[in-house]
Amino acid sequence: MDSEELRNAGLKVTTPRLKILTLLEKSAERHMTADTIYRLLVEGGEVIGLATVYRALAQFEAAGLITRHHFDSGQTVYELERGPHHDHIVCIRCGRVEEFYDKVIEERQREIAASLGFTLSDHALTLYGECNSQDCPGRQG
Amino acid sequence: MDSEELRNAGLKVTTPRLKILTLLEKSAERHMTADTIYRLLVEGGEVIGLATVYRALAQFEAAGLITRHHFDSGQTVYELERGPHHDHIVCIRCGRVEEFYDKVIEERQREIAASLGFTLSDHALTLYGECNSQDCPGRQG
DNA sequence: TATTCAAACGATAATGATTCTCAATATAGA
DNA sequence: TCTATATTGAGAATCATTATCGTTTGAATA
Repeated sequence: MDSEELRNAGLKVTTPRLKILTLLEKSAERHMTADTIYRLLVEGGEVIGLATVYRALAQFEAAGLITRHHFDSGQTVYELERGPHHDHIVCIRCGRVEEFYDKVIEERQREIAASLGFTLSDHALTLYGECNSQDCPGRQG
Repeated sequence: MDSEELRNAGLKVTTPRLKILTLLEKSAERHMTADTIYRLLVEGGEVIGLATVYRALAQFEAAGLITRHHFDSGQTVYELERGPHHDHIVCIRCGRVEEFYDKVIEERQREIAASLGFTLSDHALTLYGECNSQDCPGRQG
């Protein structure tokens, strides 16, 4: 249950936090901006403040429940942490986001950091390209 | 000369654009925010507007003269395009930025994109870690 | 279950980054 | 040099995010 997740994260269980967490879990779109989350909740009839959404997201991130990404569009999107680490590939036409994990790249990164005198603690890898989804506006045919 | 670069990029040669381009070339720090660029110019006695800096940077980026990065700090930094492609590693304590290029990772990326049905057009890879620079505040010893 | 108090809330003001507006100015070509 | 147009600087406007503040709520305890 979501209450458990919050308690385990050391956060007080409150109605707004549960609403946000539930939305993140149920939503088909896994990468959302704070404003999108806020709007979806309000449109769904919930009473919640935008500031609360930002506050909760910051706390969720600090607790490791969600991850924050800065794709090239410049906007900040949040993603629920589920399953193991992965990176992203974003379609530059339709914005679709796919996830992937590559052992080779992960290992190389650690080696590179070490060779430069860094202790690797995190990384952000995003590929950009054109997808061939049926719905992608830039698709030929 | 800088005028050449602008002309080749299809941009009119103007004083403000030359000032910005020159600063980017001469500055020791290769990754700067728009505001930093603006402030450095003003401190150097130049008369220039912040809006002009933003405009010029956007045009330079469109022309391929510079690249824009979004590191995890959330701020947008600009970097003069010189030499071949490279990725970045950022110290999470002191903010120092190093550059690197890795053939293995570059190749893997293309393979991954293809396997997911994408035609790769770009990517952003940034590693985060703790550096062992003499000046890094988090350094032990 | 009622009490209590710090933590969290919602509304909104404030901030910081970026973009827009517009009158004045500078550029490139005739 | 002259002209038409693009660019500029200053400041207003916008957008995302954070801070403020009086009110409400969660959870520990009586």
